[in-house]
Amino acid sequence: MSDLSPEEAELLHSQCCQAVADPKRIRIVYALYDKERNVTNLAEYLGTPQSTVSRHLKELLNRGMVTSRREGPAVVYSLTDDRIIQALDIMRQVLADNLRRQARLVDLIS
Amino acid sequence: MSDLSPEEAELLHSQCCQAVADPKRIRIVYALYDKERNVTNLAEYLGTPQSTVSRHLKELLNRGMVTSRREGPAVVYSLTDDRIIQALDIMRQVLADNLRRQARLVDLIS
DNA sequence: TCCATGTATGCGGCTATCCGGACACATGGC
DNA sequence: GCCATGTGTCCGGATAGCCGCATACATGGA
Repeated sequence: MSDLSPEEAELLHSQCCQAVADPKRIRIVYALYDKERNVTNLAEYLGTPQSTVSRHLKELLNRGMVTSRREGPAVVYSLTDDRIIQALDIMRQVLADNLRRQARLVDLIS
Repeated sequence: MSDLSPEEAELLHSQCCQAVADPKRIRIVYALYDKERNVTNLAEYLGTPQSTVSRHLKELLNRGMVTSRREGPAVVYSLTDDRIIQALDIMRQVLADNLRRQARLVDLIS
């Protein structure tokens, strides 16, 4: 893939990057990668109020990152596309290397 | 890679995801993947005021996503780790598929 | 030293985002 | 219809992020 037009950058940001631009949403995505879950389950798992979780799920749903399915009174959410985890894992590697690099610099000073 | 602790999610967000959580920063990253550039060059390339570009570069620098090097009066920036482009490209693919999926749903309705 | 070029920052303001609690809405069993 | 369970939304407020302009700061040449 090559260069980005302003429009595509805008779209990529608002529809995809923005989706994982919050620590709670990142944790939700990983939690759903583990297995599909309903709102209450997620709320307990994350130790976060139900209303907050519901709102984040709505964001992820609007962007097509998760899919919902009703099951009795509950609504079960699952990841639409596992590749979002691939992307996040790459970022975790980049982060880990950055931290190592910074730690090395600290060592050089002391 | 497996599950995420709240702390690691926080770190991943603030140090990595946040870095690409703005359309202009995304474009800067891609522009630097193309080749290293100084601030003025980037500002012209993106059609964005110099002060804005400088501030975004500072954010990226603080997170270790880019590296800077002085060259006379100018400061040249370059990408620290190309894998951030890998991650973004995956997100572009996910986005493209999501859009296709949504378009198909629209077709079903009409 | 003075100037031209290039970069970073202070400022003021605006907007977007996130939050938890309370409450309304949906669903299925009785 | 009534209730229990589970979900979504409204509210008010607090915070963080982005912006361009003007200006201060750094660098190297004359």
